Amino acid sequence: MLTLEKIAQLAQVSRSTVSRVINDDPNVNDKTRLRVQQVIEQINFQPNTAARSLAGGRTRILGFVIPMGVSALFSDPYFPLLIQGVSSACNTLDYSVMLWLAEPEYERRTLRQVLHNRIIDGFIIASMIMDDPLLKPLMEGNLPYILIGRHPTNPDVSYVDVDNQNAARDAVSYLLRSGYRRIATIAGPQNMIGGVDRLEGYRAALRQWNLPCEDALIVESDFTEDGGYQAVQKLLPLQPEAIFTASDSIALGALRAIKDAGLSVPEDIGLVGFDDSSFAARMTPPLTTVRQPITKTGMVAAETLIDMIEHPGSAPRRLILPTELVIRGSCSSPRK
Amino acid sequence: MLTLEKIAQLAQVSRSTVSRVINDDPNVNDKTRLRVQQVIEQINFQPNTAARSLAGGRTRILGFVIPMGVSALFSDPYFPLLIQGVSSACNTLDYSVMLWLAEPEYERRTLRQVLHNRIIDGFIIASMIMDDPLLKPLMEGNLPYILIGRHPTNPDVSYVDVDNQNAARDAVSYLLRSGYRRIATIAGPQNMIGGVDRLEGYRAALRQWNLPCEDALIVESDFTEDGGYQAVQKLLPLQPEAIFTASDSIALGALRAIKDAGLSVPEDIGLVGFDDSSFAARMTPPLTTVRQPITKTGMVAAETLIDMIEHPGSAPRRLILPTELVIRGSCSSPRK
DNA sequence: CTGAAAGCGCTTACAG
DNA sequence: CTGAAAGCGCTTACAG
Repeated sequence: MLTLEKIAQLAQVSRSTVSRVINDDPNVNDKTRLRVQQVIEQINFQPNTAARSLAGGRTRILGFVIPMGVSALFSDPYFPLLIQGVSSACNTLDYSVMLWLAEPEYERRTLRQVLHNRIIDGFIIASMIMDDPLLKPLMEGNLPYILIGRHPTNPDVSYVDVDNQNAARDAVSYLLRSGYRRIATIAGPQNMIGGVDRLEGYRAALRQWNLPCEDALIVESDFTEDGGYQAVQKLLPLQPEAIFTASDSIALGALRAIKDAGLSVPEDIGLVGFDDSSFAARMTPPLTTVRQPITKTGMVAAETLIDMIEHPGSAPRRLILPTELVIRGSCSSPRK
Repeated sequence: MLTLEKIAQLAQVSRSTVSRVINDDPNVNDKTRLRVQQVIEQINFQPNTAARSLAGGRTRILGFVIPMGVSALFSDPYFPLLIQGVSSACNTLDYSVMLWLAEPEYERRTLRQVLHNRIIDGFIIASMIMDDPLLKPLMEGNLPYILIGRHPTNPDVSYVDVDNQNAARDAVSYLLRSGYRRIATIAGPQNMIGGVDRLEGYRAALRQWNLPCEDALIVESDFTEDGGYQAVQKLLPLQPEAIFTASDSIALGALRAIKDAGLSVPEDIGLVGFDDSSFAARMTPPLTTVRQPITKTGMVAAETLIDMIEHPGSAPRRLILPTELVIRGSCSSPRK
């Protein structure tokens, strides 16, 4: 087993100096630094994480917490992409990722692992249910953290998000400009901020056009295909001209339900999704949808958290990544 | 910060005794044990992982390594389910999960983190590319590990797998019994053992029926929908009566391609998948497919690895989980 | 069955 | 700029 001591010996310096070199302490003579670095490189030395953690309190490990109260968690391509982004940023910055799929029945265990084991330097919370019982204690710990998706009320909480509200408003506005009037929405879960914001965007668009907002035309669903399918059953009797859905998975189920009812898209009903998942362009017809940069969101969350860890006491970070409306064949084009 | 010392003080024993209680050492008087446990419970004490690791060499953390040479990694529902299984077992057994999506360009970094940082007690390797450069050094380290998917040559390597070969053979046999003769296959990647085994199963079925095995009817593809779509382009000119695909994602793409060519399933071409993914039953027509227990595979891998960690030197584990052919509408029924 | 003590491999004031 | 030394919070022979 290689240790600092060994390197020190080979480089003819003390353990302290080797440690300084490893931790980029400026107080090292350039020649000395070079010599030590060469030895380290040569025998491919890696300092022991546990020891560093014990002595210095840092581990270069990030926690990634996914509350599993959400059902659709892994049927949707969202989370895999998010994880990929987090992992990729960590690779670049030489951090590692600890993953907690936090099942409600293991809440205490998760809390103690995340907060009290001193094994991570900070954590990312993904897709938080707004009233998730895990949230409060996690936020009250004294570890740096960042949310994926803004916090509904507390402005001191750092987050990365997209502008769900405006993105949804623009998508619905596009439907309105295309001539659709009786527009329904299959909203996402209203205990998730993304779901709330997208619904609010839908409402904003109708307001902007001075159109009434019928409650019956709003159906809540989880982010799944089945949810979309069932929601359409409720909407069809109301004869909507178009449907804005809160995710592509929902849109997929909606499309199937519409077809099963003998109707077609976009001739009978216009359809718009959210995400621009890989399958959106391959649907028949291809889905008009809001593209959001999911992998990028994960990367930015990790990068920002690491920056927060390395600059303690800095102001809360609030980052909004851009979205883009991708026009495809699932709704007709704007008319004059 | 709570420490052993604090507990010792409150329970009127030494640090050593508290440590023994925590680690289930039998050499503790029952009354003493109870007293210590009560104190621990009462103030919700959690031992410091880094310190335990340093002193004792154990962390109760498992590594989960996913080599990212595979393209389709996260478009397929396979991995999310696998992760869920691993995570769930770890929750139950009070372990944590460290995740490495091992990008090839960070191979050295991954190796040193997994093998040399002493941060994990063992690791699971998922979906290994058979000649992945990561594999050899990982296996040569001295940490316990287990593969998801058997090792093609080394019988000393522990693994969890399904019997891909027999499952595929049974699926193709079902097509044969249904009257199909000219059967093609869209095989998975031939640098992954699962892809190889499923193709071998296809061949075995044809042999069993004394049918020739035409190379042209075998098209290799990655486990993606697009791969399936493209593979069908090559197969259609050869007019196969049925296609056995190595995954449901492939089957999804194949179905789309068949429909785009103006043909229908099962009337013109029979189709069988592999996985029984959540979408298989919802396809039009519903997909006949081999169901494999993906989440269970992850759970068993984690449980087995933990058992290996806790019983060093035990014999290699080779676990085969059962599959099941799920008959749906994508191929016609057996004829007399 | 229990405790005193050494030691795991680092980091970091402290002194020079 | 550098080194000697204390200390991070545990585990585990060792002695009794």
